[in-house]
Amino acid sequence: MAPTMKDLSQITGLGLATISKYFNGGTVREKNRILIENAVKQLHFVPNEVARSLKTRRSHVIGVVIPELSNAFITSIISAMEDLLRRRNYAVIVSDCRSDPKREKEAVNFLLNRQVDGLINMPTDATGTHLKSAMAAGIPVVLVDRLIPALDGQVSAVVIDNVRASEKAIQELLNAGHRHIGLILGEPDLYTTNCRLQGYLNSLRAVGITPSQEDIRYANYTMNGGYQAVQQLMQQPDPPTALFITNFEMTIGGMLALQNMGIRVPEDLSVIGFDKLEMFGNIFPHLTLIHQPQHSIGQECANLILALLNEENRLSHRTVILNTQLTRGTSVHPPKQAEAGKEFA
Amino acid sequence: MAPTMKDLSQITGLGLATISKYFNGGTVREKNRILIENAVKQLHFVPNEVARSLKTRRSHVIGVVIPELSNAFITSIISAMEDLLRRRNYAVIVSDCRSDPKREKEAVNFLLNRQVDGLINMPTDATGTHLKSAMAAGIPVVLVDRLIPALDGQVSAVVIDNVRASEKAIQELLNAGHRHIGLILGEPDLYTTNCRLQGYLNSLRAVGITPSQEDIRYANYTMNGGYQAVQQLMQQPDPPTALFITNFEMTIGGMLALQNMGIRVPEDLSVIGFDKLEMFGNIFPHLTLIHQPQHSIGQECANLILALLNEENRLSHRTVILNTQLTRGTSVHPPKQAEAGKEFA
DNA sequence: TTGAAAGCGCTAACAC
DNA sequence: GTGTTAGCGCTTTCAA
Repeated sequence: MAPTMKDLSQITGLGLATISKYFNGGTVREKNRILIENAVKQLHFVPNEVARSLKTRRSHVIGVVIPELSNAFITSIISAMEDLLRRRNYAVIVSDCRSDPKREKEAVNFLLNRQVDGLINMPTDATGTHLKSAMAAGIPVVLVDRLIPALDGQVSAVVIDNVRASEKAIQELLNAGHRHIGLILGEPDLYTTNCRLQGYLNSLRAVGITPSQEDIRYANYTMNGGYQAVQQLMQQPDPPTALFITNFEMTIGGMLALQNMGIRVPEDLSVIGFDKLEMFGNIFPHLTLIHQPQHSIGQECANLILALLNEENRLSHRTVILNTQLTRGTSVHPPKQAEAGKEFA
Repeated sequence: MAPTMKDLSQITGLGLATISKYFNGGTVREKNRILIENAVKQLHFVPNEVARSLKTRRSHVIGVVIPELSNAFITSIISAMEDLLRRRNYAVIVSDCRSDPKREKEAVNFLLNRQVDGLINMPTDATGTHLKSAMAAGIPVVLVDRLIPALDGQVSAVVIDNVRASEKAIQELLNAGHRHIGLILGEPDLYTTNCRLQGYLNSLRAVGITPSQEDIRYANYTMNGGYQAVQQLMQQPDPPTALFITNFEMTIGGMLALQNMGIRVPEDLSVIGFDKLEMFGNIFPHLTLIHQPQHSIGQECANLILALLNEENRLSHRTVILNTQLTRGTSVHPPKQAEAGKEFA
């Protein structure tokens, strides 16, 4: 049997309230503090969080519902937020719903049963119905990476400026002289996919280019998807001279496809990739890329939910928008035609 | 305020005990069952798991402590085990200790405070001291992927037969006629590293080959590590004619290195890779590889801990050893010399 | 089959 | 600063 405060109380001769106060940061007379600390050591006492939760009506658990655990972007966000939450003595229960809305709803309800104090969700169900029960229960919800328009103002969120990210990448390619730019996107209709497409269109239209449907390929944010999409894109009769690939896994897959096809970067094709700087290391040493601040995303989520938990008015929801960074490598060159043109200049 | 059983009791006019029994699978008179079910719907009642835990002394939470969350092998194991555990109404708290023994110990203690019912651990600290407190508290521990010799017989475990896996791979290469085989390992002194090295040595020594230190490279189970290690290995004056790479990330990194160096597989070099069949998809279509049953590993862990929880004698620990599979692609050819030899045959 | 009542380990009034 | 006490929501004897 694990020791309880009652045991401490007996050993020290102090009342339960004093013991409790000691553990909750209250002021306790010096000699009693020592008394308690000795007893704690002697019994190897640790407070029972379950009992504490029952009393305080705070489980100190945050539920996290994500579409997929096998995704580097997601896991690095989770690591960062878990870190911060744990430092505040919050535990995190992660639930991978395999991008299945039914499972997502089950996960939310499961977590609600466990009396989680808050919910962080990278939503699969773009309608947001799975979150109704959480909102009805009055527990704070923070969306990550993807917004749900229908829930606007009713939940908080942490996202990156996807439109801007895409605009920046395309502008970089335009500046290098490219006029024919391919785009590799994730699943159609996903929030991030739409935003990144929008940014692409914005930048191109700003300079009067109407992209062809052929140059926009939807993959599924996997390595394999990126491989296929890039391969098909580059096999078309008039392939683009530059490429923007919009997530980490697809970037790896895409680079592999290019290597297999004997297309050199940047000599034959300029490429801007996505994410995960560290892992790239010396593998694609000179890849220019758009980098999402996963670490900050995770931390912002954690901070946001903690703030929400400490507020009287839990309806004061807010959306945090983080910026991406463009890190220049040497994978963007002027297109061949442009270089040829220069010779005649 | 969330509704409680007391509320149900009032609405239905039944006693608390009856309500409780209903929720715990006891027999309740038909008309009372209906009465309860109506009240449940009306109030949107869900049982409070925290209160239940306090009473039953079972939190229905399993703690999982892993070295790294950004690792595909680990996340797929976790997904599988979470799936199974959740179906049994167990929640999973995952704790990523960043391969830091200090953090690992903290994680274990944190989870103990939360009164987890059991612990699943892919250990970072090879001495196992971080688990002493869990064992002292009498909660079952299941190790995954890595054994801790010092804890032999005191904890359960699920591992793959790493020695055999490596033996199989090397035999495959030997059978193809290779006599000079390179090996890319993880961090030195890691359980899996040692086992995989052992298998390599076993197979080679069985045919009288003493491998050179030059042909055995230690990386750190990352893509970048694999890239570097393969590059260095292949740049040496007398590079091997075949290669066994012992994890997923390093296999990708290694393949990229080979492509960058212009070394063709299998024409110039035979390669056997590791893991993650699905993701490879058409990227390395013909790679022969050793495949760990991540899904089964996760499930076995879950089953094992559930079994342990239901046993009187929690000391009846056992180790489950799973086998790997060799799936043949076309990345293994006879070495060039051998082929040259054939011409003269 | 059902109900009354005790109590899991803790916190938070409240009185001292 | 400290002790007494009630009670969080549930399960589980025990008696009816």
